[in-house]
Amino acid sequence: MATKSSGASLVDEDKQTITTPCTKCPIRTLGTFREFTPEELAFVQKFKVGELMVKAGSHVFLEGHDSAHLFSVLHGWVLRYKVLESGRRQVLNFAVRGDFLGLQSVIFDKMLHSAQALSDVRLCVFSRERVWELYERHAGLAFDMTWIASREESMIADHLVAVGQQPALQRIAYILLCIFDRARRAGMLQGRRLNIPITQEHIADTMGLSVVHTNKSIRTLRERGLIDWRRNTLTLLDDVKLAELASFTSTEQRVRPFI
Amino acid sequence: MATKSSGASLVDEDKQTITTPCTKCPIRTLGTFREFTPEELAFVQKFKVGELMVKAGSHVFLEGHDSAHLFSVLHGWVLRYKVLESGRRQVLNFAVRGDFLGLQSVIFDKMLHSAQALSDVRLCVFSRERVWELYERHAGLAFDMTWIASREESMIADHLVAVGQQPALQRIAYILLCIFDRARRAGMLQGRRLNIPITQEHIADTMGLSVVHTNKSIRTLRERGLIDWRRNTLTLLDDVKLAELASFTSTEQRVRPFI
DNA sequence: CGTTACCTTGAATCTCCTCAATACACGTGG
DNA sequence: CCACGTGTATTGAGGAGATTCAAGGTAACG
Repeated sequence: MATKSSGASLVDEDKQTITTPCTKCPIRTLGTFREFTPEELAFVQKFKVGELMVKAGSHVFLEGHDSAHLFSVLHGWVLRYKVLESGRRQVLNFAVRGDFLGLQSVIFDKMLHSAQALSDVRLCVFSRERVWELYERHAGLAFDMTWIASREESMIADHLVAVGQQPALQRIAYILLCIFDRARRAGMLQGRRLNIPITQEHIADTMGLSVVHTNKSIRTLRERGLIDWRRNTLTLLDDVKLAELASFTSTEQRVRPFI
Repeated sequence: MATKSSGASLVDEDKQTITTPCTKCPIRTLGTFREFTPEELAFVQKFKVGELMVKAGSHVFLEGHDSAHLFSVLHGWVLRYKVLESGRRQVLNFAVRGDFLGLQSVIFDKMLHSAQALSDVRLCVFSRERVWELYERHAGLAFDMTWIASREESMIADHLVAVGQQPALQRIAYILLCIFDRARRAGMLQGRRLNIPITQEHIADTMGLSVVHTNKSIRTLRERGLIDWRRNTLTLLDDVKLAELASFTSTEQRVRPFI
């Protein structure tokens, strides 16, 4: 099955860990989600099929395939991307704890992009079959689904603006701030330091640049004392100057409650 | 009010024309929408506030403002775009008959992009206040809202791939095919010829290129006999070669029923 | 008949890309 | 413990592709 690449396993089936009940869902404590009504919470619990572990490098789903499930990220980093016939890859964005994956499969029957685990990832798995029930019985959750889709659109639109209209240095500044912003919301930030499984090649493929030029731009940012990036640790040294450079506006304001 | 720039007027208020009843909505005959149930049709009729005429060059709504209404395009071309502090503009896409505008205002309370009429435009206007009723009482329409948002996301993602990963000539080929594709679905195509109010500058701002280089790329496409573009008439001379160049896959398959 | 908006073309320049070589960290097996 | 392979980061050099500047050209409009 497309959703079960090598490295993926349903945790509750394997009895490796106990599936978290939705009432104690760790991502609901992030403070970025709205409160569910008891009825909604009960439904979400039914909606949830289990949890899925995906090893770093494995895929959650592939472009062109249908996915039997919907996912939300409980832990780890996931890469959403598309590939061209030429072999070139465009990264759409990086999903972290609290982000939703696979909504497109509900809408279009098949995924229009791929999702790959960058680190070991833990996912919450929802039943695609029950989606209709969600729309029929829980207007609030139905609205949340639209909210998720609309937020994804606005994020990708922001990327398009950066890629289409900004020179390399500004693009890099923009995407790094994006990553910091998402990590902050997901509670993955340790002060100004962030541990990421993201490579410079990922950044290059996100912003439509070559690896070489990406590397040189990052070096410039480092030399200017705006960031530091060694091994897997990215440090934000001057958020003001970086934001100034990127003309970046946080998506924080767009954070609204959902599953 | 932000939604009423100069040039905009509510047709039914002005008694200039009779507002079309939803039962006889012209865009429902396009063959690309699903059938409504009688209940849905009755609700949509209530949901519809009236019709709005917007003169070429005027705005439907502006980035940063809230919009009291939702719109669907009945006639004409609408440009969706964002601007940077630097003054540079990124066009998100071109909306035609059947396309929905302003969904973001429901989700985020304010628009994250602007919408400008490229030609004289006729819009169907919906009540933002009734959206909640839509979600509570009409699961099918609620699903359609998610569908609309998700389709917009996938379209913008496709643009991002083209802008991020393709050289100029391929980008131009891609966007022209996109425009033809949308025009075809909207029934605006006369054989292989299409009348568009789009300028080369619009194309440039869509694909992240300068006007000069856009012009040269278009000339190349013309010299190769793939297209012709004179005055406001764009002609598709060799769709196969153009699609080959753009590695374009039609979004036709993604067309599903909605308001 | 002048103004405006858009298209066209050439020339100089610069950003970014490709190629190529090296460096470094890490894991693996001998 | 070291040799080796792999994946990632780094750096230099040369060139392609896109940008900017600048100057016309054409059609539409009042």
